[in-house]
Amino acid sequence: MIEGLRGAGLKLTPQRLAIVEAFADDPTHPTAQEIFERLRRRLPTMSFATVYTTLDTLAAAGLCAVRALSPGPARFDPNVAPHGHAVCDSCGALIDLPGRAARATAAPPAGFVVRAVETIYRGACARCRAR
Amino acid sequence: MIEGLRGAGLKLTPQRLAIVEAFADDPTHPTAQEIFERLRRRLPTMSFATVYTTLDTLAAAGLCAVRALSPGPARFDPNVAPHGHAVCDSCGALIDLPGRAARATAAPPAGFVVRAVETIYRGACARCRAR
DNA sequence: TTCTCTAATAAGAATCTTTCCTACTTGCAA
DNA sequence: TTGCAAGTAGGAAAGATTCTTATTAGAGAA
Repeated sequence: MIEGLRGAGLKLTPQRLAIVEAFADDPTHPTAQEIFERLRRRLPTMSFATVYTTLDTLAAAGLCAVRALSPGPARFDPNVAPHGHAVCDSCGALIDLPGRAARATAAPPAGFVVRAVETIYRGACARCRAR
Repeated sequence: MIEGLRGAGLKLTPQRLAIVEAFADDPTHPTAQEIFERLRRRLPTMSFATVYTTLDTLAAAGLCAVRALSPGPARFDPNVAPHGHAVCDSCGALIDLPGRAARATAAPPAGFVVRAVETIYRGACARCRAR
């Protein structure tokens, strides 16, 4: 993702490097709040707005994806390859589905140009079922 | 949906009837704000909070669905049958896909109990492409 | 029909999420 | 090293949703 920043003509700042490092290998799809809290220890002057703008910048450069699949805060996904998600109805957890999770069988609405097809499984995650 | 209210043991109030009437046959998936504005004319004393609580009540009773598939306000769907959606990247518009839009081909994550499978087409709606 | 109980509503405050604004700072090309 | 455009901090603002509390009113009981 760091090479991606450079390739997109974006400056490598300590804040950006820290944010990238904080979630580039994280499969849990953290929220901006969660990322911010991870960073406070190392960069106590970091502003919450910087987390948002940086994540938006990464998303605009195609280096991460914003996932808004359930009510509540958006979640950020370092995996920009097309893939589906399982979404927990009660806690909102987002879990990756491997590969192409479904084969589309319906025609899109008239005039709609499809950029990507996603599959979502809705239900209860293991942790919520345990309670 | 009105019979559904009665069947769920919920009181039939003018506010609830108006809200149901305002979007029961609406395929455009309005936001709470949009529903509120439609109702202001007829019920000028209606509170915005009432729109939210009523829609939540309907959703809890299984009489409508809350769709949060893109950033921005949640959209409300009178169609609770399983179906997919086309989501416009630029305006957030939600368009129903007919029938079962896809066949799931991936196993869910370990411990995850699937309640429903949804397909989402992401792209550009006709109106946004025209501009 | 009237009464009564309980659920529902209005109105605004509070909370949460996200974006905006502005002055200050800094990465990096020259 | 310097200069400037891009980036950041911090707080304010905007937008979305939920909560609080006093009041109102549906609907079953009498």
